[in-house]
Amino acid sequence: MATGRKSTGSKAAAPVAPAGVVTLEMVAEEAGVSPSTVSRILNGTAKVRESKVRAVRAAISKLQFQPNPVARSLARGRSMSVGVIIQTIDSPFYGEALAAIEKGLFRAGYSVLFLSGHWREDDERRCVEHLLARRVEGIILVTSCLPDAELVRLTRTVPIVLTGRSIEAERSYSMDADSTPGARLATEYLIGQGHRKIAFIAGPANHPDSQQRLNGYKAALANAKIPFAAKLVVPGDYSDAGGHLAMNRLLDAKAEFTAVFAANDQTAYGAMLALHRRGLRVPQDVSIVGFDDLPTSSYIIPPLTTVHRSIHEVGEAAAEAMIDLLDGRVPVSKLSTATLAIRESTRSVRY
Amino acid sequence: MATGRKSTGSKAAAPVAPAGVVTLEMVAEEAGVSPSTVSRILNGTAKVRESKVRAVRAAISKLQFQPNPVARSLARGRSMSVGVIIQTIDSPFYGEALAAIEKGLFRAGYSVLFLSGHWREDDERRCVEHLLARRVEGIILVTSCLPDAELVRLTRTVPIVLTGRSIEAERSYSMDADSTPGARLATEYLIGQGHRKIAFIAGPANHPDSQQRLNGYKAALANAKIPFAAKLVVPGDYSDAGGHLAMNRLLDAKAEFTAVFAANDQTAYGAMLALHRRGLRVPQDVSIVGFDDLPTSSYIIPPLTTVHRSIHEVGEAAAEAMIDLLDGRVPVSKLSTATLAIRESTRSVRY
DNA sequence: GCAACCTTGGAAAGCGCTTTCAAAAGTAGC
DNA sequence: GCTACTTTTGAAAGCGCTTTCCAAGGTTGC
Repeated sequence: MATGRKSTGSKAAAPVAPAGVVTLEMVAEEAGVSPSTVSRILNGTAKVRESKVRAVRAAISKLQFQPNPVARSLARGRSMSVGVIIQTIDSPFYGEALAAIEKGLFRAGYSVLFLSGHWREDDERRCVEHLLARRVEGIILVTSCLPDAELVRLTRTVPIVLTGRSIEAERSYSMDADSTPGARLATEYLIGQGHRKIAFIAGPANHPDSQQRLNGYKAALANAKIPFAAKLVVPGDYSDAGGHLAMNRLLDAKAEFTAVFAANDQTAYGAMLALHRRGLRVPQDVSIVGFDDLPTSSYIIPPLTTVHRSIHEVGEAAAEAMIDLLDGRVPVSKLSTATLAIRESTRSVRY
Repeated sequence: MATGRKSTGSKAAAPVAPAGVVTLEMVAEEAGVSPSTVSRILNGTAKVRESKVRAVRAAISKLQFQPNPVARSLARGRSMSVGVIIQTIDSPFYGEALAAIEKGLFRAGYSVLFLSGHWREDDERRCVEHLLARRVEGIILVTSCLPDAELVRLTRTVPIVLTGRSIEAERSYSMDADSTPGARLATEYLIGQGHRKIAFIAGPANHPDSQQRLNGYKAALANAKIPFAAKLVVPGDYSDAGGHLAMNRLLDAKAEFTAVFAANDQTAYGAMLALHRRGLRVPQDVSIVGFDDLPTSSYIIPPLTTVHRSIHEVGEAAAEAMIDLLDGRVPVSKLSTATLAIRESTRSVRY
């Protein structure tokens, strides 16, 4: 620990590096072997006589040697880092995915570079550039905004894993956990509770995932022979504020409905507040179900019935898939199915 | 774009690198200068004849050259990356800080390595090790769990910036945005509304920040000459679940109170739900104020009155401080003061 | 005891950049 | 036109590892 070591070496003192950084070469000298041998022991790339192995190990722990990953990267031509592009790093939803991705890749020895695209194509493109410049070995794109063609082109440079969409390309893996079934599940639950006039607050129109939620909603209606009413569908933007606005719009238009399916939980929160402000109670006057099952959704009042899909699992799977891709394996798909977390924001209107 | 370029070089074809990676040497050859010159132009480390500059620039854009940061790091002995340790990457609160930190450092050309310590000393220690092994140039610790002495020791290796606590050390910067004033503000607001029996749901006991919130609460009481009642203080853990539990405990103990100050917003959410379950209304029966002002806090029912402190600013400041430290400057402190976001979870009990 | 072979380990050449050192080229001054 | 500088540029030596290539050391067999 102390800066001034004495009586360390046997012959010439090693050239003292700036901040006491220990190099492989110093280890080699200390152990009385060549650098190559140390390297071989470190990487297990060849057999080394037991006695030398011991000497080197001793030297390593004596000197507290830690191989410099930068040098290693350069020599191996591998950066041991992967990039992750997310839209908003501060979303409660994606945060969880991030945590899982970080954990998975960390364990495999990769460093993770996070960048946020802010739902803007240009920003995202810039992020990709930066990551490539940083020589990441792969990129995980959590709900990318980039056009398909561009993503496909990207796979020619690095393997990519995509969540929330799907492309056809060699070194890529799409984990398009289709939201349609989940949305359908939610809507069917509402129908099962006797609701016929069910409003839908959608997500951003350009977002494929958001489209799927709409489709699920439609499918459930169709299946129950309930005519689709365009006026019961209002646009939102996946935010609390958007949900609030949308609900107000619905109410102002005097739309008739006994239940609402919100494209995500935050939208539901906003909608619930708008309802509350107009003196309408959930679930007595209107039932509402969300999508995503944010951690707080079980703690709001009333606790929200919502479609649950383990985003943590998605993150884990993304990390695994990336590791597979990097190791030249073909990732095996394993999708988790959506379930409905039934809580207290809906009521049956059966008679 | 196409893989097969033809008629590129003048003399011998450059050794085609694996994946069409362009090196500085290739640029040099293309431009008819030496590698040193290209490097100098890239870094502006010396004057170069205008004509050569143009030739090199042309070559660079023709070849789409991007310097390899790994090689650069090795040569310069600087990794151009900084580590950020956060406790839970998926907390809505820290997410925002992360976003700001990422942005600030990104602009300065640094890459950011995020790691989560999960509020566990050991995990955090391991994160530090990993970051050091990765040769980060500095570490930002967002609410660290590590003992002071260890942090001080760490500064001997890399500069660090700390949020939520404070140490005395040379190459460090503590942004201990003391929570005491904010907590006091919240409590005083409640007192100003006529409340005398104010409960406090605390955060994790070992956490300095949590301690500060308690102190602020006590200070406000003392200032108003309201005796401190130990039974009105229950422990929580900064989570929804903890708040829920704590409120139940309070209620079960038949504690008398007309208002609650929760150590953070999530705690408040949980507490509100517990209240709701017992048929107590907010704010009619009990007033509640939180701390942190999470984005959803303005959308829950009723919208939560809470202490607002721009965590985004904290993140920005942390990034700036780190850059200052890395450039050998002494960071200038700039604290943002806490304000109270007054919403609808409290009512006056003045007569 | 020596040829033929397998195992170990060292020397040295990179990886792609930066940076020092010194030579080449340009500029001034007389 | 030649000397004395100053600027511009290239050659080469790293940065700390990995890895190829080859020699030394050991084994085995006859």
